Amino acid sequence: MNSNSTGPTAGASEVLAATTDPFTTTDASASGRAAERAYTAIRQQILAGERGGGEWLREGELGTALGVSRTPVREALRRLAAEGLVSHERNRGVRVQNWSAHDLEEIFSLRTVLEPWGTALAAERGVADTDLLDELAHRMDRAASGPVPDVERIAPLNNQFHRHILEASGNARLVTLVASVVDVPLVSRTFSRYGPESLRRSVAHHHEIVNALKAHDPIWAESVMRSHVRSAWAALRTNDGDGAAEATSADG
Amino acid sequence: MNSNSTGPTAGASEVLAATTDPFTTTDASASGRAAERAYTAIRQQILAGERGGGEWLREGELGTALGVSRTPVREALRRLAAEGLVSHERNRGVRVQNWSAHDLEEIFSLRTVLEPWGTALAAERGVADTDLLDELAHRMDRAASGPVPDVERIAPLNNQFHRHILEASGNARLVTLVASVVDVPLVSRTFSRYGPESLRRSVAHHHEIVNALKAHDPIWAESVMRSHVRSAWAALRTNDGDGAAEATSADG
DNA sequence: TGTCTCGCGATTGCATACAGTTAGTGCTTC
DNA sequence: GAAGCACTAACTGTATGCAATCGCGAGACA
Repeated sequence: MNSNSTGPTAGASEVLAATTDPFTTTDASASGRAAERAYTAIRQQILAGERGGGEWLREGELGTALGVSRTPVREALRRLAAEGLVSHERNRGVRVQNWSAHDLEEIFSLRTVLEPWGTALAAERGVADTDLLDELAHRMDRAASGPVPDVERIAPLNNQFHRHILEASGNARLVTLVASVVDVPLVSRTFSRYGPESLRRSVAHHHEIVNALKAHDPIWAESVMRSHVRSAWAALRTNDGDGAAEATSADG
Repeated sequence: MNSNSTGPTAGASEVLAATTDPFTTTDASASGRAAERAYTAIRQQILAGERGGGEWLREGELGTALGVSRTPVREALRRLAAEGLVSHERNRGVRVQNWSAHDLEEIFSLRTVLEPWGTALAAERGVADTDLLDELAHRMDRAASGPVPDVERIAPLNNQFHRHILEASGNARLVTLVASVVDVPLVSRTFSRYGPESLRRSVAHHHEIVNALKAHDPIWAESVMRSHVRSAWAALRTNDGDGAAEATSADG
């Protein structure tokens, strides 16, 4: 699942964990903690689309599948509910959240506001690791330049790219807030809906953002990031058209 | 301390809970739900400052105090941890989060971005209940115009005011996000720092916001709200009351 | 006297048993 | 045959018991 094909730099699994899992603080401790394991596993199933929208998540079933009791499963489900990935109905259970076109609108509206702002802050402060961002942008280049773009490899790189910029804004809450709205199945696999043209433009944006950060130009950085987010939104809408309304994570 | 959750300030806490808690749906159903009661009670204690920063919250102790077992207490603590009110240390317990000036800066920076934006959206859509907002603003008038301003009464009104505007923006996630960052003790317990003059100025802001909403003028509405938030922030930083009474309890 | 180690108390993490609630199903009755 | 009702099964909510872990202090040894 985790593409281990990366070179001598940071391990791919580490990148993936850091980018897709903003709430878990520990990385390797998941082996011994039942609640942590349950959380990671269920979350992964939802984000991967293995659990369709509206599907009931039974505590007992999940527990036996994971080899733990209901208690840690309950804890995991409550965490997922707090993140908005599942909805909890009293005395009835937990079901995977459904995502509609309106949800996408809410999410990208917020990103249009928050991410450019955070990028401007990062450009002002000038503490972003532009070498790392350059490296990430180039790796996305390579992943996108092949005959068939490797979206599975681009996604975690893109996550890390955006996350690092927000972290460089100096506002830790901003990172959490954006992560909480972005970590949904439809957004997680934005790149799978990109056409080749959109994909190339997206990766080009990354390079321009890095340049703006290097220039310590907050207005430039903010503008590019805003274009970046809006173009992603447009790509999602055009690719899926009006049919996005019922496009839950169940598409595969 | 009090096994009975309702105390002499039951009325105020009820309003506060209703306005600051985006997750609880009903109020009367709490009687039969131990986890909900535990969550509300512990949260209230933290926001009221009865639990100091860094203080350990023991599951057993809280359970006996509330007349429930550890299980619902654990669930409540996990919810509070997800909201950031407490921090959870593995195998050691849960302690109340500490808040610094930097936290305050992060919060008000985010509010400066998010609340004006939501207000502009609300002005565009024009679905805000301006009658209700007028009513709330006038009630805040009366509560602030007395010889000694009743900040305890203004707080929930202010919460409802801000929350309703954000709800009228049409972006449900915006409401949740703002509530999640604003619901902290540091913001909640800053009443006493504001003099009567500041309170009246803040109330004046409210009236102007309502007027901008009535006029369906998003730019006006956004501007006033931004001034509103910024003045509150300035007042908090200077700590001499020359701002507004904005920084009341958590608005949502 | 200082430091290291072992053991104990306290607390959390997890499992399991029990109670309460909900939805569905089949029977009864009109 | 249809509608209403009671019963049942499944699942969640809560309580409790047990194991694992951590911190701290007492005691031993240098």
